[in-house]
Amino acid sequence: MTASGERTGTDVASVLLAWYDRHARDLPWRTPPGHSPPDPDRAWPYRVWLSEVMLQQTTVAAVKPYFANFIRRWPTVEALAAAPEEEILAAWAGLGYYSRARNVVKCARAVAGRGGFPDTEAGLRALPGVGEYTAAAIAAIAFGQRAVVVDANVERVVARLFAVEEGLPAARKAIRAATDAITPQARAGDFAQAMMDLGSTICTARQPKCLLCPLSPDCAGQRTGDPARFPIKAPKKAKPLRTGTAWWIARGGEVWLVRRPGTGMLGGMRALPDDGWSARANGNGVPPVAGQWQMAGVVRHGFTHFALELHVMKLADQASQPPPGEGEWWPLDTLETAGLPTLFAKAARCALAG
DNA sequence: CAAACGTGGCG
DNA sequence: TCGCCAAGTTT
Repeated sequence: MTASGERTGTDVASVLLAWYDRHARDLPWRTPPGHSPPDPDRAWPYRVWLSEVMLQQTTVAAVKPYFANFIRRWPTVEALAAAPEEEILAAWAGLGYYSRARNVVKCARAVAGRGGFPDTEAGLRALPGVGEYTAAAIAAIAFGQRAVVVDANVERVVARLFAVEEGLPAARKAIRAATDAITPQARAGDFAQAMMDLGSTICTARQPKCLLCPLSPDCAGQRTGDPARFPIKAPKKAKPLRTGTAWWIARGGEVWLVRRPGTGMLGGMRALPDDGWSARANGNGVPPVAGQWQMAGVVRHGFTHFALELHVMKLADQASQPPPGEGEWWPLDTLETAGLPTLFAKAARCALAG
């Protein structure tokens, strides 16, 4: 304690770690509090890296089944590196932000090629899909190093703890410095996970549970009487609405699927043919083959920066021949395994129902 | 620095 | 129903 009665940064870390020792969430990619991964165990950096990438902008609940499936199918980074990209993208289908999956492939191959994960923050940061947050998290959690880990949870906890009045994203620099000041030398990995657990269970975005918070006595935001006001954020822009069309072309228990271009929306993913709504503001509505098209239904889907109304059209009769361009006939009874992103999975459901 | 980039859950 | 939000990175 200082003379004024407030805890120092070191004390905040002690209090938080003591809380974490009792309340740490039990997660499949995590070692128990106080237990660093066994050093020569080369499987652990792989698990930490994979979970961290899956968790980028994605909830724990959504990640769990994907993480389990990946670890079952590809227990090591070498196994993942040896897998065809197509299979990895298909296994990622539904998790979103597919550039992550493409980077997972590149990263696994780079890591296998160099004989293991780099064990420095700078080395990790150089890997595809590993940014500032993820590099710090792996360095701290998998390699036991002191690193300053700042994700949206930490940002929120720190903004409240110090009642940061500056708005995001400008406040990031100050928040990072404040996080640095309270990050301990020892157990930095546990400290980071403790901050994230606190943010996800107690110091939540809406209706924080300050009565349960171990940092409540130290929290300037709590003292203002309205901790939920932090962090200060700029209002969001309204999202535009786009329209487009997807084409359901079937023949004898199979449907025609394409692979999307390697960059941009749903890049590299298997999909139904469409009219280019993702490249233009709206689709051009022109079917890839002539025939009697009928409306199967409309799918509404919200993306990060626009909403889409996708019209699903199907041929009245069986297709007589494949449409022009690359593609494949996919058996309807194994459509689940095609790895369609959620938008096209919805469209397929629509076509099969209508 | 702003924009692109998915999806599901919750109030 | 709808806006907000989540263990961000890349361009």
